[in-house]
Amino acid sequence: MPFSPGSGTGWVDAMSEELSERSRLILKAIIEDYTVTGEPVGSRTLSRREGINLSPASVRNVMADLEELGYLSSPHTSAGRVPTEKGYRFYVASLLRVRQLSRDLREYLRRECQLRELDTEGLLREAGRILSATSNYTGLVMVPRFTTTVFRRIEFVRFSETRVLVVFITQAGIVQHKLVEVSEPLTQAELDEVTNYLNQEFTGLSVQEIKRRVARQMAQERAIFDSLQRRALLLSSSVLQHDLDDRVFVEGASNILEQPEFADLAVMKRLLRTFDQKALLVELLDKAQQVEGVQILIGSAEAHSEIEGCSLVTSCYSSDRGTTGILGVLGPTRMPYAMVIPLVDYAARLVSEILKNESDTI
Amino acid sequence: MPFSPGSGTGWVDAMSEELSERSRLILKAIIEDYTVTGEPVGSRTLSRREGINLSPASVRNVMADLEELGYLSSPHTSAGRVPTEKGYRFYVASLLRVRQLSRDLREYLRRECQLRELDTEGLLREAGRILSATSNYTGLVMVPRFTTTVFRRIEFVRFSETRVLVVFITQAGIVQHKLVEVSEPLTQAELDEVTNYLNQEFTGLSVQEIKRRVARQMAQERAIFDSLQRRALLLSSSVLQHDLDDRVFVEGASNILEQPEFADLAVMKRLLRTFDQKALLVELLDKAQQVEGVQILIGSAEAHSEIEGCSLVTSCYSSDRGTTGILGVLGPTRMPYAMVIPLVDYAARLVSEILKNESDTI
DNA sequence: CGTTAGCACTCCGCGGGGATGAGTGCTAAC
DNA sequence: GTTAGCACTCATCCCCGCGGAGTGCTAACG
Repeated sequence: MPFSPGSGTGWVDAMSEELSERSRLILKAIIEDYTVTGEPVGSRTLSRREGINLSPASVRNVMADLEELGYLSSPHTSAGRVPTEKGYRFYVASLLRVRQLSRDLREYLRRECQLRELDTEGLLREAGRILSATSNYTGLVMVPRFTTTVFRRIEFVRFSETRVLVVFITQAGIVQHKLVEVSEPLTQAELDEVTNYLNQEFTGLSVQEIKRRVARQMAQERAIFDSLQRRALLLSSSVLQHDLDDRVFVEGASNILEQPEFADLAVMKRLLRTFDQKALLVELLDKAQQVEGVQILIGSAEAHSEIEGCSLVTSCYSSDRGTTGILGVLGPTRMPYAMVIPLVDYAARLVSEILKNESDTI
Repeated sequence: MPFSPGSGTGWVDAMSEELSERSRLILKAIIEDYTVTGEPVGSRTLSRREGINLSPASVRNVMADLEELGYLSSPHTSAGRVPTEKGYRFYVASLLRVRQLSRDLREYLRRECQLRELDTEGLLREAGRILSATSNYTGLVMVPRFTTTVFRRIEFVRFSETRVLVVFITQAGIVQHKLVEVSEPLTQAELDEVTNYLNQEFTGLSVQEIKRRVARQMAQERAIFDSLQRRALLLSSSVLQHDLDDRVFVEGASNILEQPEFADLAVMKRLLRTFDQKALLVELLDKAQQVEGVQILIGSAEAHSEIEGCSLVTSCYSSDRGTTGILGVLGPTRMPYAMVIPLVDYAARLVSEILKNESDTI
């Protein structure tokens, strides 16, 4: 379960700064306490804690140092300390030890995913739901990018004079569809021929490869009067022209409202608006998708004010060569990473495994 | 734009009780004032209002009567009056005069819907988004019930040894898909044969009709050894067995948070949880779907506590014989019905029209 | 008899002013 | 280096008193 160093603001990255053993201990304790209570942590509380044999005053000294270094902050003079984002990043990168998911939970997840007969889209949605229910935060799942998917089958259905419904099925079993306008009328019989031709020609190729091939053939055989082939090429190029939308499933949006840090109305609205629009989610997930393994984004106010106070834990899943999507959990930065990280990790592995198993290559 | 009398608690229904002209005037004024301000309305405010030439004291007398009858209530002794649900129902059933939608808005909606090349699902989603954006509340769209839809085309794609991906396209252009388990392995070639057979056999029938036919044939021809036909029947019956899920699009869930009446955290959570789960939405929409025309449900605490304080304005759309879905707006009971009702009405007509136009029968 | 002015009453919301208590930083002693 | 002690700072809570909006009632008016 490697944490890859991310790039850009907010992503957890290796830290150069070194802290003394004692400072690390105290920072860890503060974060773990704060994770549970959500309240600023005071020196008394800490000094009473198992494993810390220091008086409140000594603890205060350390805390003052940590605050100076930017790992902690205090909401006001007479409150305890709260971890900063920097503190969290350090914690996740250097202090956190994640355990494996309990056997029970692993088996539970596996059963949930396999229980129902689900097509791929159903499986992905279900994965999101499970992530959400298990973590009590919001589950996010992005279906694989269209261009990286491997083509399995295409179908054309005549819809009206000039409109054709294109159904595109990827190797992983994701069904996407789209209505395209055609310049010259086509009968269903002609469409069927086109369908056969394209299915023979392109099965097993990635969308990218198909695009290249279509372009090449169209250039090459401009003079060809085999109308079937010409039409097929025209149609498929107009299908591939615009990518089909990237799709994100957001499950359990209301879960996040339970978090006391989002009790503020304005914050809550901003968050839900983000869920509604999805554009930012796609952007974030996309960025995380470029890296393997579990990725952790700890909300940074500068970069993405919409999800201030939030963290995003993600991992990629894949079905076959090149085709990867991403799934994860969005919750408050004050999140039990030791639980969420292995959860997301396992979910991604599970989805990958199921996708690979259930679709043999044709 | 007829308002059909609904059945069951909460649905707007014809009212037997009669009110004096003056009472009606005052009730109307109170509701319209409250719709704008969201604050309890006092007698002074009303008496100063255009069209009411009564002193505050007289107004108070009428208000006391209306309160006695259950059309109004006062949050506490020294606040003004607020309409009750009963008050709203009476208002919608008897006092409200809806104007037509402005030409500008009509044209705007039409343009928005036709602007992009959208397949049916895209159109329905877009309709939801537009309803939400125009009303500033939450847009709901339910795709037509599976059993009432008319079959256009089916495709089978071999997915693994024992799994077949079924893609089902309705006359209206809605694509649904599903993975089914088969007992005996099938090659893609066999599946193609089955596909052809079924498409020839069933195009243009409703799912219900197909179900009946399949059942009849299976009973009749038990002894038939034409394996193609047998397999085709087996497959299609296992597809039709479980209805595909009813699907609801919820657009602009965050809009509803802007409403001051939902500023309360608990209320808000309950509402969003309802959006997440969708089951209740399906139930409500389903009930409204049984009636033609614009339907108005004014939130009733007894029947559906989850949407207490909310109203639902819906109307059915249809593409072809029998196939109807429903769309609408969910907002606070304090809602400008005079605007929302024609909006929903027009949206439903628009969607119906576009669906009918763009798909000729094959 | 309906309408209206006047008046006492009620109750919400707001702002001020302790009291409380948690937590800190500093200093000095161990 | 660690710790006890102490003064200090704020947020929170609660209480109180006030102003204002709005009511219901009563009595006077046309």
